[in-house]
Amino acid sequence: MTTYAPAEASERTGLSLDTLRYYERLGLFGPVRRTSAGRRVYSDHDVAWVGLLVCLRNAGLGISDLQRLMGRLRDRSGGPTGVVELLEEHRSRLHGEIAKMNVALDVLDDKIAHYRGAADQSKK
Amino acid sequence: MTTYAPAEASERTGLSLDTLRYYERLGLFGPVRRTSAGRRVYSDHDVAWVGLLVCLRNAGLGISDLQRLMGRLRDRSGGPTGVVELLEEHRSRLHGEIAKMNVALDVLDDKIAHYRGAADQSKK
DNA sequence: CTGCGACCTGGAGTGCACTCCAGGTCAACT
DNA sequence: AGTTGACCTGGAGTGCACTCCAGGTCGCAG
Repeated sequence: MTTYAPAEASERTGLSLDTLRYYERLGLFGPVRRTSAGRRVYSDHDVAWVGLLVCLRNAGLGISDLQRLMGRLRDRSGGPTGVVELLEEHRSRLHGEIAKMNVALDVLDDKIAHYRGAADQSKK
Repeated sequence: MTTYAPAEASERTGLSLDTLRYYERLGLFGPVRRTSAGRRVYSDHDVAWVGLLVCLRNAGLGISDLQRLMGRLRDRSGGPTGVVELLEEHRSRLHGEIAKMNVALDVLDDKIAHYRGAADQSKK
């Protein structure tokens, strides 16, 4: 199993060292292994998981959402049922967000057409 | 031309009175008319414009983006060329955001399938 | 053995977008 | 005339998600 020094993990995930440590403190990903001297050693599993976190954050989920998700994953009392529900909930929320964005896009298109067309007139 | 008291403008735009005043202070929309006593009187033009602002904010544009847009609209030295460009730039950025979201959606779908399928096993 | 650079910690600081507050004004109702 | 409620102002406070910092440790190159 490949492992990564902090700098390399940072590079691969696109997060700063600080943010990586911050996420870890918040419990967003597993206890990272350490060398005897206390330096972090990230596994590729860690890196992959952080990749997912970044993805979800890009998708607009907040830190607390991710924490809840981790909570569900950790204490899987009664199987991972809760996890699926949580993910699906976010999935539909995401669809909502995309819909909103598309509305905004349409409005933008309208405005662009308006300004391109009626270039110099004052008001209608 | 219809006009609105602050409370009504708030209701119609979905923004709080505070936020409305905040946006006005930042110059995101025109100088609002006042009564002799200093109370604001919003025109329907104001309300419509704020609607657009809300839309763009929903779409992920920051306050500074909106300020730049207003700047372009106000001093139209050389026509509204800058405005169109700015809107189109944001349009393509929006497309990018939507793409990102779709990626996140796909990843989510994968995870959902994974957790629904391999419900109880430890690791692969 | 001395530097150097990468890393560690806890805690303070930052930027954004609001949101709240105290203290005051005004118009209308009773 | 007094009370109420919507509104005003400038400025302070909030929550989020980082980001920076001081002061310290470790391992290796020269």
